[in-house]
Amino acid sequence: MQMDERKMRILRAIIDDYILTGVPVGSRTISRKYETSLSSATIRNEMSDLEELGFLDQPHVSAGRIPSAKAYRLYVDSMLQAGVIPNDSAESVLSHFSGKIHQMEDVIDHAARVLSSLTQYTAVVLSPKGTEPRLQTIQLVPVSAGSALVVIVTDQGVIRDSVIRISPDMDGDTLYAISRTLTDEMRGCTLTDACRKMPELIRRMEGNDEVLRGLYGYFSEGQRPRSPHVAVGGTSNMLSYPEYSDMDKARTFLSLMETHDKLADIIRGNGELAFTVRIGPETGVPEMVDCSIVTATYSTRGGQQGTIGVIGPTRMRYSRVISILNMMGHELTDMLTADEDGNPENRNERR
Amino acid sequence: MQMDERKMRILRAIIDDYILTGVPVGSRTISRKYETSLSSATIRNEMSDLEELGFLDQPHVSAGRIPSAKAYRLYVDSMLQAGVIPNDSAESVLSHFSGKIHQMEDVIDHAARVLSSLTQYTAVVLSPKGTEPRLQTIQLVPVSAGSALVVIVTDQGVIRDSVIRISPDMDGDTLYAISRTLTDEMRGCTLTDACRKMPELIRRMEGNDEVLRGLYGYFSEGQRPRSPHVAVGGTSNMLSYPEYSDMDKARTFLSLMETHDKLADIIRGNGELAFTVRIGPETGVPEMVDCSIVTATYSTRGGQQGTIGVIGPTRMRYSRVISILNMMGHELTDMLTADEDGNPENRNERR
DNA sequence: GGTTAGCACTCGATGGAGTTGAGTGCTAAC
DNA sequence: GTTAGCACTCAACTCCATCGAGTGCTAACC
Repeated sequence: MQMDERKMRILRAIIDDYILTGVPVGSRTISRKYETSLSSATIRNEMSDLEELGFLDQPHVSAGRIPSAKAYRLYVDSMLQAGVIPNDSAESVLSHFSGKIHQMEDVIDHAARVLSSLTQYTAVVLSPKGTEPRLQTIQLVPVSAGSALVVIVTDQGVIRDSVIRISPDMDGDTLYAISRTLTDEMRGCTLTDACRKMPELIRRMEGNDEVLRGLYGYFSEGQRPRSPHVAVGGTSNMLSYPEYSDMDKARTFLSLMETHDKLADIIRGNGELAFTVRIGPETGVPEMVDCSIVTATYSTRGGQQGTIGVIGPTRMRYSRVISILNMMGHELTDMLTADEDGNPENRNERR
Repeated sequence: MQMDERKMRILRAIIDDYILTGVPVGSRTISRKYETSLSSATIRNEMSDLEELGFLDQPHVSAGRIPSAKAYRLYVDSMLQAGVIPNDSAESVLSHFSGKIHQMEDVIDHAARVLSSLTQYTAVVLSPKGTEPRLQTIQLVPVSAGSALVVIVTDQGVIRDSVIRISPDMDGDTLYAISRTLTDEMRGCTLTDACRKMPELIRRMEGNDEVLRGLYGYFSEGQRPRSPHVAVGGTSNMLSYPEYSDMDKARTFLSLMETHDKLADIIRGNGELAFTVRIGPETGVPEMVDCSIVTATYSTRGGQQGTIGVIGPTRMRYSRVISILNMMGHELTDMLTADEDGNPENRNERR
């Protein structure tokens, strides 16, 4: 048996209807609402074929059919191929980002909130994670007698700051002098390099042992990868869908959304593809067999890639979600690669 | 009719049992499990009295009784008065904070997670919000040609950082010179003062207009109060309790937990009392009539007050929650008032 | 050969009747 | 004041009949 054009049309109608209603769809529904030229009996025969081909499942013998993961896969693939990415809510995305926000974490949190409210699903936004940054400037700023703030600027603009202990009789000028020497020595190094160079520097700059040792500890601590910032929005949206009317499922889902580390791994998924749609079992997470995950990436000035994703039931409104994610990704990229006046450096053409 | 000692004992038994089981308790249960010397009939009479006094409610005539908000109030008050704050999980609280964490936001997120996992309820932690900070050091750190990072140290140790635009031909030394002058001029000012002083400074330090104007905008932006950081943990815990088996209620609750601004207001509540227990209607939030909120405060080195809170069903295990919050508050205070080596400046005596 | 009408059949959902059992209130006796 | 006993209430549960959406199959139709 083969997939023909009519089967395809009927399958698409079934998926559309199921996405809309969430109820198993019967042959009569299709015959009335979609393929008015065919009778329910014909549709029934076709549906029976589609079931045999593995595109439809039947919860019970006397219920309608529901699309299988394989059907969604086909649906999404053909949709992507055709490039039918509607742009209905473009202004909406833009308008949500009108206020200027600058801090990275704020941007991420905000994005998650906007994304969830636009899609009505759960949104996850991951902060960028790139190659190991290289030091550009190191500066010590006096905080109080006996402590100083370490400010490290890297080529990726990522700034780590932490307070270290110093001798109480060091003044701002001394700290600045040390900062200059450090910057000259370390510019272009990665944190790993910096750690390696440190012992020698400590020998050379004797008298400032305390500060340098503090920095040393700081560098080595900074080496191990920091878990990226994860923002989740609209977890409660998920409860609106009947597939989560089961309390146990809902609880499992919610607690997964709370363990950010695991969630980050799931969303990041396999590699850093610009665009992925994972349907049901494809997510690889047992708890999410009846969820789909759509992700896109955005990038920052330093070329690091961040991820934005939407988690919804497998009967997700894929086209809408993909379109919104697409725009959102562009919007974030624009915002984060823009210079400080807000002029984008290389604005992506949109649509 | 009066409240006597026996009525009190029975009421306490009812509350204890209801907190444990969540099922309306009947006279026989009390007679068997708690007041073995009295028959169920006697208990029945007493319960009838307690209902008349407003301490008990009856869902239907043929069901057991459940404690009213008034009963919980009495229960909590008498418990607090007696000072019965068990210390059962002290080590547990401590052990969760063994790893050193320094960044304020990390501490807060971590605290929310620990608090929720210890109590099995939903935990909310608010970052401190204090008096207007006073400037201590202002320093400009070169980031790239044309931009610099502003680092501002205040007496509260709160460090705001943001990137401003500068003339591309300014080098590190020039920036340092400007930083010194600024620090000398501004030390001790609030942000409001700083804004006021700015125009005059711009006149005096001509040639550096661009930098100063950037700073000006930055100061005035920083003036308006930033919404405090809110960390929520264990929202899914709430779904384990039968009072939230109703999906609609659950959804309302969850979406409230997601709107951090509103949540912060609720948790912060009325004033900055060291300790509050709000039961059901006392929360003042219609959505939370069958929740209770217990909050405590912690403080940072700058004397600012942050809030930690636990939200649970009205039949919350108050004594346990109060004890955990108490310890947690102390622990946070210790950690945040400690100097950089981890030695507390003025360690609170514990228990 | 594809399409359609018709019909028997399946099975979850809905709703009413009956039963159970936990719990109460009341009364009379201790 | 306490208790035993009893009638009464009412949510929860089970059982059962009914309903209806939907299927599969067959025979007729174009």
